[in-house]
Amino acid sequence: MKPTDSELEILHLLWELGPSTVRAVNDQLNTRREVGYTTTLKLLQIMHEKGLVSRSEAARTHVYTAIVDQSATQSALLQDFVDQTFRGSAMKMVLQALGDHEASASELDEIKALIAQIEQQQKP
Amino acid sequence: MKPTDSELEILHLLWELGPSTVRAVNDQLNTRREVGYTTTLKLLQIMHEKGLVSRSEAARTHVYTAIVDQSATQSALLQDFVDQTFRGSAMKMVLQALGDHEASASELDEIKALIAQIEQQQKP
DNA sequence: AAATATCTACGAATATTTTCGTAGATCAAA
DNA sequence: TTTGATCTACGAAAATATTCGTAGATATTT
Repeated sequence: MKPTDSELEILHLLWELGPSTVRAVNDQLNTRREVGYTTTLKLLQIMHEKGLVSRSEAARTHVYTAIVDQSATQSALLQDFVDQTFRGSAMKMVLQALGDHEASASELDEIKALIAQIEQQQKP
Repeated sequence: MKPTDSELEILHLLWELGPSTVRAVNDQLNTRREVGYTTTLKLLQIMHEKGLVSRSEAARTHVYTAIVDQSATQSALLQDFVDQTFRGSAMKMVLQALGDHEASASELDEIKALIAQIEQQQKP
């Protein structure tokens, strides 16, 4: 299931931190903005219901773990975003992104390599 | 101001159709999904308040026109999306998009040309 | 001219997401 | 062992977005 914005923010933390308690997630969140403890708790409970995270209830203090894959989640969200904002044209979006953002030489190299690889597959 | 999802859907129609009546927008929307006339009217009114569209009240039937630029709007939404979903890494997103989506040879050429242009600016 | 259709304005019902307060259980400290 | 801190569960308030119904004005048709 697709995460909401707040859920995605928490997923990023879990992807980065690995299995974490509510307290740990909430502390991390609070480095960015003020969020009540029970707010974070509730979100993690909802995410658990949705199957976005698993939780260990072995101890009183539960430990939550992201069980959706980062890349897969990002891909799904990207697909929706492209449909919604660029009417399905991923390449338009890519061009816009390349035009808007600073890209380092190495990043450009990486993109060129990927393009070369795609072209290789297209006409061999 | 940033459009919501529904507002964006309408903006796309206005960008495509040019100045349009509520009826015209609603008809177009209804080719995709069922939407009540007053729903579309209300949305256009809200968008007018927000400054996303202008309207001519010369005749009884008002005519709405998008006054936010398509590319600028897409860029702003893209920025938010990248921040939210790829933690600010536009290039990660580009790589993901290139990997996920089919790209025609001409599209890849276009991207390569843009990259070449960026590189030109980087080290002259 | 009367009946019908179309339009705007606007309040409010729905739906969704986010946030928090309170209660009760468990643990730690005094 | 009593007090205070921390935890979960859960309902519900708050915020936001979407949808629609109704009323009143104007136009169109019969």
